[in-house]
Amino acid sequence: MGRATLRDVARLAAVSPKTVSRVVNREPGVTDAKVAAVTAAIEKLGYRPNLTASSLRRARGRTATIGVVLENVANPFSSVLHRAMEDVARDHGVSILAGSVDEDPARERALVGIFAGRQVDGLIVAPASSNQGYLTAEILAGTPVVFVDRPPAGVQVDTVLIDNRAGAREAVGQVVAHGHRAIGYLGDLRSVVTARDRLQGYRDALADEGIRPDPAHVVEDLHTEEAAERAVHRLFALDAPPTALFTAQNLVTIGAIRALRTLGRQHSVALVGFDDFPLADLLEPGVTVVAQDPWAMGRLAASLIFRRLAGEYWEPAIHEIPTRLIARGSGEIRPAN
Amino acid sequence: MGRATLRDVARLAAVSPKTVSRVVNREPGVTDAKVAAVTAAIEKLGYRPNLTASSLRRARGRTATIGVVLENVANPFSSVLHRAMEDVARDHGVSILAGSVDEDPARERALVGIFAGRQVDGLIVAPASSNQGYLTAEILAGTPVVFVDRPPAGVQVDTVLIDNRAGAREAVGQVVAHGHRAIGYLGDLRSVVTARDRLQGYRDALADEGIRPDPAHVVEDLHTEEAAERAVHRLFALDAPPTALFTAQNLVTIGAIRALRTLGRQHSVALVGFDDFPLADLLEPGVTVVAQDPWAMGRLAASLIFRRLAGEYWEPAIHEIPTRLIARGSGEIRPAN
DNA sequence: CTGAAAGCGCTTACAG
DNA sequence: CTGAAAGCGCTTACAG
Repeated sequence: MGRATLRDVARLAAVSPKTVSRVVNREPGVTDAKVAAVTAAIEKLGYRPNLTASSLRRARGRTATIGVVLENVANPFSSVLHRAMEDVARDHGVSILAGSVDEDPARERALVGIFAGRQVDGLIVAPASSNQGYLTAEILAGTPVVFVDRPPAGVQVDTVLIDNRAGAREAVGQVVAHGHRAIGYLGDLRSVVTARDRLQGYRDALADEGIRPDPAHVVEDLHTEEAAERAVHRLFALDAPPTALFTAQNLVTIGAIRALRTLGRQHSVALVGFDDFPLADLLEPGVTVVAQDPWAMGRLAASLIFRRLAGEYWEPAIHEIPTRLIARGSGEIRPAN
Repeated sequence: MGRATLRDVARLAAVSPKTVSRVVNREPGVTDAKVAAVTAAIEKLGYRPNLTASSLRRARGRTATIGVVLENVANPFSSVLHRAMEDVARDHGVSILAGSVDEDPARERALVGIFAGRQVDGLIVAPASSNQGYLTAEILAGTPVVFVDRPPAGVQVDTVLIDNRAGAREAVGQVVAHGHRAIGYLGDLRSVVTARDRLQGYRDALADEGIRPDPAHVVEDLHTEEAAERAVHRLFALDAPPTALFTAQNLVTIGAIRALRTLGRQHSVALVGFDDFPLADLLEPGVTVVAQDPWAMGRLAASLIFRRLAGEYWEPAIHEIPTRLIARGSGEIRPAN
């Protein structure tokens, strides 16, 4: 039992601890004979350097770890962000501590506190709370912080976003261009900034054509597949139902598709979703979406952290990643009349 | 700049470092007046305890971190495992360091080394390599290690698996029960243990009915959607093509579905897949699968770690999580004749 | 109830 | 080329 320490290695190799340290860190200027003795002792004892101890004393106390606070590591969008960040971090010999907030502001704050306490070298946050002033101390202490997916409030830091409003406008523009005038909006919680922006983009696209949306066709605060499904059923029970739907979030899109199937309307009602999802092309009809690029977002967010750590300086800014309309059929259905 | 330390807080509050430590750790026996002074100083300085320093000295040096080595944090199966582990870890106040191996044995070993060097309290590994003898030192040092998804070799540790052979037998049994005799097998790399087990289950199911599979119908070493797609095209170019397919892995299933669509045979060829995937029920026909339960696997793996950390002892064992056949249509298509 | 001393495993800053 | 001393930020084990 009991892991071998650097001292144990030094004793066995009959050298000083400092010499072992030099060998472990591949510093030059140690005789081949001592290197060999130390290497043999390391091998024999199964010695593994204690990285938490070395980071404690090492210059600037870097831990070679960054903290990543995501909506939910199990959802496809978050997990791709995570993986993209891992790839960049790995190139820098850095590991990732990740956690899920589930849209809970208290959890976001708790995770940041935990990661900061673990002395992470940088922090990437997909925020759920409405204010991140609690990060001020970390930022002043010099820890690079980057926001992804949603903008920060109360602090000025680099932020990687898509243009939600423009993306939504393009999505809705697609069904408008195919002859629709009565277009339903189905969106996430209005507490979520991106949801508000997407609703705004929906209104923009309609305003472009001088269309005034029927208030009954605008449904907010849908956060689950089931809620979206029920909302679609209610829309099509109206006297004047929409002929097209804009579903402003992943799960909402899937819930809406289920409902259209149940109603037998999947080939007659047009649908454009925000966010791509696996197998969207294999459904019938294929689902037209405005896609985000989480790979690009994750890679960019992580590289901003490493550029700051390397000493680069620039004014914190918003970095926008473009969205892309992918037409697969559902958005190109024309209205019946 | 420069983060405040416990010493700084002690100085400002005019108490000893030990008293600050007591307050931070909520140890009893400090006057209310001193607690108040310390709390105020902590607030004023924005002090955050350095967890890496405290874990260094603390009894048994626990870091409240576990390391999780997964196939790929971005794939749905791995990311659900990850999330399930996070939920359990969170109940214990423990964070997760996660990394992806991408089926690369060297990367698996590197990640384990990195996490061990960071003094994780436990290690959960979904292995890619063929031998994990390199873990012996960690295990002897008392670090709990649990394998998931695939069994270890060269070490004896708790392992959370599904019964791949029985699951495959049930999957193939489903198409046999619907009248098929010529059933194709499409599977992952034969270097992967679970792939070999699933092939064995396929053979079992056929043997149950006295069927000898046509060797031309058995295709191994498919690791991507594209490879699976091509393989299906080749199968249906044979003089005697199969009437049903067993696709022994997620991506293989999806590749096969694409190919059947291209061939216009998705409603005439039966298909059962191993592993469930999102939207399998929304495809036409719905895809019949044998589903694993990654939530249960992840939760169990993590709880085994925490039971060991709590001091429980038992002989390392294999813990099997049952699979479940989900009939959705594709597996219940009957042969033409 | 409180604090001074020693030490966790390592690296820094020196001296030889 | 090598090592003895001090210290990273905290907690342990004592003493008062």
